[in-house]
Amino acid sequence: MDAQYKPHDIERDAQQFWDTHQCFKAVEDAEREPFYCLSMFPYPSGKLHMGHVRNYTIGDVVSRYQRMQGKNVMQPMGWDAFGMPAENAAIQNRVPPAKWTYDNIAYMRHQLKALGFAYDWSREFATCDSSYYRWEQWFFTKLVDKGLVYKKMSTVNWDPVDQTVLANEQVIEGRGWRSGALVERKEIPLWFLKITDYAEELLTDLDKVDWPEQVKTMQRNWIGKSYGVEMTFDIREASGHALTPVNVYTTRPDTLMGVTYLAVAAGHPLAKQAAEGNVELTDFLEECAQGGTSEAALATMEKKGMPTGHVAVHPLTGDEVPVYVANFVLMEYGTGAVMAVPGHDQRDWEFATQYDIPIKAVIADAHGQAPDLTEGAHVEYGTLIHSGEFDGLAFQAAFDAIAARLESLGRGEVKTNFRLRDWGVARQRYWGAPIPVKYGPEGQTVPLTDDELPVELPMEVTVDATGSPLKRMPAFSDLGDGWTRETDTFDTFMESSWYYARFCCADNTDAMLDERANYWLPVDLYVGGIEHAILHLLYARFFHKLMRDFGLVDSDEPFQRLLTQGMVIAETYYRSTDNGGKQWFNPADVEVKRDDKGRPVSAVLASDGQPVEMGGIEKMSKSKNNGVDPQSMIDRFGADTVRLFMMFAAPPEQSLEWSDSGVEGAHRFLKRVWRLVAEHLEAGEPGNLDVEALSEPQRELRRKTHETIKKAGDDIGRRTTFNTAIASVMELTNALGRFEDRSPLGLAVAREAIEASVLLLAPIAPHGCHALWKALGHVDPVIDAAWPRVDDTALVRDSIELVVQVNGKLRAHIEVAAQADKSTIETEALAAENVKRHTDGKTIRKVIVVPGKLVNIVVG
RNA sequence: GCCGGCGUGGCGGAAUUGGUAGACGCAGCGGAUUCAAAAUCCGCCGCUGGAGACAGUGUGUCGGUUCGAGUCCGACCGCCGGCACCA
Repeated sequence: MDAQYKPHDIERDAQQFWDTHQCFKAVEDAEREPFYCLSMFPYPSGKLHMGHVRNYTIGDVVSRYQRMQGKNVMQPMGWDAFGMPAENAAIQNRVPPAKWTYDNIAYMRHQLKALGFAYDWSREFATCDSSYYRWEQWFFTKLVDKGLVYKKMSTVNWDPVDQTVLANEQVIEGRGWRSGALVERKEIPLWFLKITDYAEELLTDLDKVDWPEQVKTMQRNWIGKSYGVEMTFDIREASGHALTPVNVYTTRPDTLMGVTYLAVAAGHPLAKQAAEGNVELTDFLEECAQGGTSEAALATMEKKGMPTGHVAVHPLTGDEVPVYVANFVLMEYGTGAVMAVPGHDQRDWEFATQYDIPIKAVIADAHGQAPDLTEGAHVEYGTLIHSGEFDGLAFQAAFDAIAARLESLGRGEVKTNFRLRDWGVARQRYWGAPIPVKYGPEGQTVPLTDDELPVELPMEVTVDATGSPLKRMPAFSDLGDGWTRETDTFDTFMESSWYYARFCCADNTDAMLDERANYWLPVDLYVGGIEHAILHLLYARFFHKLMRDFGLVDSDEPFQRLLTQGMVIAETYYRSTDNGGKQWFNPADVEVKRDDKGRPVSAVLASDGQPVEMGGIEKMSKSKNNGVDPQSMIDRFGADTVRLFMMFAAPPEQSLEWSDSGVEGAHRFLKRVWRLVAEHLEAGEPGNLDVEALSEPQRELRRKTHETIKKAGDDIGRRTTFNTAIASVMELTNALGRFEDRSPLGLAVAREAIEASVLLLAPIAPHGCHALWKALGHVDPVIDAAWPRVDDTALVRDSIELVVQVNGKLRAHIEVAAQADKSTIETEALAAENVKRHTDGKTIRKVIVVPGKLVNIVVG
């Protein structure tokens, strides 16, 4: 073999081999256990970024590992191709979104291939292919038939200058990102899917999947099941004239006697009614209609309100309390009205304090006293006070008693509520899948029939900042005879909610899915960014259940195991510009100066030698210009080095800091492994591995080999901590480097260690290991080799080292026979020189022996 | 604001079930090799004191539980992700 490690030749040869032999084409085989490994497919934004490289390397390592475990592995790849950036690029560069998207796909596919990922490319598709989205349209019409789809008024961000709907991302501090105009909230009719029908199952089925606990917790909280009471307050004008009663929902009916006002949303019918002829209130409602619609924007804005002049009648006491309009109550959430208990809810307390509304204590503090409400609300549960007949009851008893009373009066009922809201799937955009509905001359709304599908998106369009061109294309929207087509398109979450299933049978032109889906599904391991923990993963779970209830799949959940990977981050560098802005420089163009400890102290721009500021370590992004192009790294070091560095620098779930010298270290390691194999092959033929005849150093290396197989296998297979797996192989190769025994038996032990190293690294650095495996004389490729097995007899030790602590402080190390009993260990521990020094003249109160680990001597 | 995380040497990280803090790598320092350099190999490397043996100290801050805490509990600080039209 070539003594030089030449990654580019090696990688080209290995990729050619895999390609020619179609090694990664997945074929359904009922006799073999399937393993479906899926990484979240990319949005084709232009080039791969390091986050993609990390994501796909993790998926590839697991795929190749599972293949070596004998599984029938399927690892597909495709493109989440609809979305806003294509429209933005179209506005900027006058390129049709379709051309921009497909060009990007071609480039990124080439990059993925250069990284050597074991994908079955025959299953590839882009979600903007009509052969894909046609089935989504078809399925939507079936959901309409089942009553799982409806249309209702909903609030969107409206840019009054560009006359277009804005995404939340396009609203910057309450203004449109392009026009700078103050964004208004506007109500328009939109299509919704009834995800709330599945709220209970989406909650309980979380118990069935092997996901990180924090992701499950986030989903549980998002679904937000609560028990409470929905009740009715009668409403009167100041004149005493009765108006339509208002419903409110509360999880704290125990605080009902502490209600001192009601607050309704600006969009509530009562607010609109009250504003008639009230200029001040009308102005306020208009003010409330400004700003973004995101929950973060609503929750952080200044809380404001105004009295309607109406009063609400307390359902139990008959007392009258004022009704306010408040900007933080939204029509979309619950009933659009809330009962306020400022004594026991912090937000209500702040509002009441601001507007001089009475604050009433009705829950006692921990000492049974009326709580001090001068500094804030008392929100803990407790015994009721100042609540008449309910005084003295604890939370649950009070909840039940008050709910029963309301029920008997016909004023309320116990209700389970979900925070989860139905899924608005309509977008007023061009680059998406058309919603397959038409409208008739008499106002009919009709889903398209099977023979009217697919509705193809016109590809030749001019996109500008003023909204979807579909709305200005009669050729698309006008169906004749007074019939028009829906011009809204689907939320792109629709496409990403079922692509994993379509990969199982992407070539089927007659059906959305077929029986092959049930062979592969559920996905055994799904890898992707933690930022998708709620929305994408929840919608996909919902869609899976919809498909199940339609008989398309027979599993309950789409993704059995989930691995959420962290971000890729890097140092940022900038110079302040004259206009107060910042100019960001790419780390590749900056030279960092360090002090004698190696700490970075300053940096200069390579091109002009002038200083730049260090802006801290942040997520790689275009805006901060701190992205490292994977392509330049592949060109310099080869794909294996990039893959190895990505897997070694941090465990997959943590953020990963890019480091040029770390990449060089990874490259050094690969060169070192290459050289070890070359030198080993030079040294001659190994003899028989006679384990009975081993010398002590030979036994030691063999123990290290099998300890490494055990550790690396567990790290990759169970823990998915690839960084520690690599570290353990590095330890083994370090031991191999020190092992200079060239006898036939010594070479046999070295051969076992070398083959183990190559096999353990094969999923991570597959190209180099492909070549090394061949050089070691194997005919079959390393991708088809079996994962190495641990020989437990090789792990046995005669003696072990224990540490001895005195009062928990480390004082000595002792060597004892592996089978030594407790009293022998105690005697040895007490006899150690340094231990005696710390125990002399003191009373030994206790000796704790942790087998195989340590001895702790407690003295007083 | 709400929900979920994270915080360990100069740096990335390791410590898997409460049991030796700092594996492995990077950077740095010293040495070998070389005409020289690169590459490679060997050694040192948390902080303070000490020639050393060793001692003290140390996992964001403060407090607690325990024979023993990076790990468990409470409070706080800082940073990150999500918040329903970014994907």
